[in-house]
Amino acid sequence: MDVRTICLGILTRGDATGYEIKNLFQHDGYQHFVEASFGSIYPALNRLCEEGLISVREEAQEKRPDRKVYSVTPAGRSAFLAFLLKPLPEDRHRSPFVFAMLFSDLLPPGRVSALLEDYINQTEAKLAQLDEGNTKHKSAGEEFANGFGRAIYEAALEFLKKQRPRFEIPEAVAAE
Amino acid sequence: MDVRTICLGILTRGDATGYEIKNLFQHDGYQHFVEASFGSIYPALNRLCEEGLISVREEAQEKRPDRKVYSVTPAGRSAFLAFLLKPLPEDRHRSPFVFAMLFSDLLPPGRVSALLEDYINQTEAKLAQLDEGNTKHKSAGEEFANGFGRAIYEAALEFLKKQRPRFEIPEAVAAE
DNA sequence: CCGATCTATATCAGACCAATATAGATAGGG
DNA sequence: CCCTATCTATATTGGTCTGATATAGATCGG
Repeated sequence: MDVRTICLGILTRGDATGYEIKNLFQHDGYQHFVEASFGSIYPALNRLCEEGLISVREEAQEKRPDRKVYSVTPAGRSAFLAFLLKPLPEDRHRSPFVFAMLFSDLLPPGRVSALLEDYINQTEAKLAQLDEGNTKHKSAGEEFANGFGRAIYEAALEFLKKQRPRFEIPEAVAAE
Repeated sequence: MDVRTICLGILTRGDATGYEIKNLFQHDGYQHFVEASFGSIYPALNRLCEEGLISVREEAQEKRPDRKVYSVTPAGRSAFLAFLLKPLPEDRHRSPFVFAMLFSDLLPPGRVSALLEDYINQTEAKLAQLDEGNTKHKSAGEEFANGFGRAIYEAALEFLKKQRPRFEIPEAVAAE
């Protein structure tokens, strides 16, 4: 699932600029499961244009760079559909946190419990973020993505909190 | 968390060849949370050598390429320790599956439920894989990584199965 | 006996990210 | 009121990473 496909899919839901696409990754169903940087979005949009899968219209703005608003073409729509019908690439989860925890025996106890608390806070923040856009109407897909995220983060949180005693600073050490 | 750091950490647990490092990603605590390809492992090991963080010894083998067994140096050990004490990069989870589900309204119902069932099977396979190495002795870190994976996959599985009715093929369509 | 899988290294094109550059607008705190 | 931070908006670049490919004999199952 390359950045070109991601952009194509997002534009299927409505016209947008590269900048707006990037911001979408913090909202709606996209959060936590899809991401891309400017350094790949802009080239992706250029190439999709060349391939005729999307089109641009430039909206001139005073004292600002022109907005380049992209729209899917019929060809783009069917290309995206074709992607959705092919076997999907597998998920990828990379966690520097879990990797670090594998080496908890090498670390001072204070560091380990700090890592754990930080990660708990991050997870709580992500859960809160999912609840933010909770009032507005959601499509079936958005509701699925939201619910899936919530299910995972809640389970993670429960597990992490249960681990606290295991990685607590021993009183003897804390007293030093 | 680049591949160099990952390799360095793994070698902290014992000497290994590039090939063995790659295989480790399917085992123990590394599975599902860390990954790297040969195309980045071999250059990473070369550079770690240049930097003096690891060392090599070549074991000649008949009728096979020499094994290049890598070991951490004291400098490497403290460099890895320093990494663990710095703020960690954030987790990243990318899911083509969730992305595809966001567009479930564009797909024929049969395709959506097939996606869901495939993903359920994949998740069950991952859970089974976690239980595989369950007999052998595990370090505190490995136990944490294993438990964390299990907590997440079990919650995901529960959620996914609950979603089945929502994305079932309508009987009218199935009968066609 | 043949194909598949395993051991083991290595390279390369293409994809991608993080950082940086540009540049004026707007908003908030002191 | 000014200064800093953040926002809108595009773009490039260096360095990193993946996926595919190449090589080559060993071993194992059917």
